[in-house]
Amino acid sequence: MQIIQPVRSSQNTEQVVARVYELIKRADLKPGDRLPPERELAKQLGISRPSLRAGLSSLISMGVLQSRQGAGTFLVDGPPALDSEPLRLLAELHGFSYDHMFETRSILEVGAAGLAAERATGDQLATMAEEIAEMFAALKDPQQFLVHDIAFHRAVASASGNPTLATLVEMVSAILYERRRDTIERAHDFNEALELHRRVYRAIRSRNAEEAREAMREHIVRAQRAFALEEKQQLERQQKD
Amino acid sequence: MQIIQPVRSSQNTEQVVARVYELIKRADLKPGDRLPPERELAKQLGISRPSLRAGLSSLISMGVLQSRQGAGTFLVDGPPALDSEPLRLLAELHGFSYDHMFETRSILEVGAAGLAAERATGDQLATMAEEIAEMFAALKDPQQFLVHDIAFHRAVASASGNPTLATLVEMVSAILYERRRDTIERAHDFNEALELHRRVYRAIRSRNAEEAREAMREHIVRAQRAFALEEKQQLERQQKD
DNA sequence: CAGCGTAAATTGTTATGACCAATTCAAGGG
DNA sequence: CCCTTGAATTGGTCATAACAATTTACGCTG
Repeated sequence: MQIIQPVRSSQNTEQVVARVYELIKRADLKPGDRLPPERELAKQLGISRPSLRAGLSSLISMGVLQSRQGAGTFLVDGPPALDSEPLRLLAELHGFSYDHMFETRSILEVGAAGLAAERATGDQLATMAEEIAEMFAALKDPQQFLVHDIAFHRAVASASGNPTLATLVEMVSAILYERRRDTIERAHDFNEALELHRRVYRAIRSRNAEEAREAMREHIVRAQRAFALEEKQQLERQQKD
Repeated sequence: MQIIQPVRSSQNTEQVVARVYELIKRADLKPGDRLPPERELAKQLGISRPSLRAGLSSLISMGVLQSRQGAGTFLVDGPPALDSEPLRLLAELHGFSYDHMFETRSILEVGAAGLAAERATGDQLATMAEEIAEMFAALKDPQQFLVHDIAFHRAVASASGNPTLATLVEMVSAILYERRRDTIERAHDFNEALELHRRVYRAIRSRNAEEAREAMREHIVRAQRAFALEEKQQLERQQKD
């Protein structure tokens, strides 16, 4: 018969999420602040501790809360960020390709670069320049180079002045970086990548949005090729074993 | 003293997520399939039911699983989608503005429109055309118009051929649409919005990527203005009460 | 034999209570 | 004054039970 699915899975958990969030707003808790202990919170909301924990667990996996045993449960501090895990799982389950993810990353970061050219502050420009300098210093150390590569792109996203956009950039890029950290081993032509980073920076520095977009687009296309090459090499290496 | 935070919150839950995911892959479960019952699964993984449930709860809140009391726990079927709730909470906690969200939506959808112009299939073009026809039919019914507005944009995102991108578009747009559903009440100049939709469609239909991007950009700028106007009217209405 | 309703089995949901492990903090000793 | 040590606090895990919704199977009725 297969009637339509009710889909009302665990009203309680959702309710807890909503009520805890209400509490956060009402008590005016800021990132980094501590929530009341679980036992007390459960009593306040009139539910059992396991039920409360289900809700908190949900908020933790959404990246809103973070808990440390013995210390308490806290609102996450630091820059706003979404966990990449959901996107990664979704991608694997449905077989999204890395090419699609690079394409998405390109759209996001090209947009971010354009906005950064219009809005970047002096501090943000300085951060970008510093990361480029660090990349120069790490030309012989792939892992270290990658770290500053990430930091540079994060700085550009931040300089877009749009936290929503920066959050999405971070979410998508994290998946690609994590994958790349395992395959980068051998050093390629980092000089080319570095030169493209500098081109992006110069365009942002000179407030040339169109050039910044074009430079970022070019850079990510090259990065995608390098990534594909590394994947291929890794595959061949595994087959040899 | 404030040593660095270990941040190792609940290794068990994360481990459960990983192991359940492994199981999904190993058993080759497809979207819509059912997982083993909790009692059995807990025994398989050698953990207690509450611990297992914490992990499942996490996967549910990530949108990977879905459970129905008495029936079982299933892999979600339907098109891949990320829950908008995490982004919404993050936005509220950090005070992201709607302008930023529109800007992000513009970047995503402009990119999607460009790709759709290059890749849309006949079926996808037909879906877009149908939704435009439905908008014509719903010119006097704001809520209904909005439904087909959403469907049109979803069709464009889908026609981009990039499921990652489509997923992000959906996630961001859902927040804006949900907000708008509450403020749209009075009908404005839907003719203008409809005309812009048609312009987007014609550009995609004729495989003109640049024009499709420009049309989508223009459309979303106007939508943003309409949104801001509705928000303002709603604010004034509330003050009057 | 076919159709249908009811009861039993299955399965997720919530609750209670207890104990463990990590952290925090204050009292006491050097 | 600083360090150590212990108790109190707090999150993490577990075992068990009762509950609710759905599914399945059996038996009754026509």
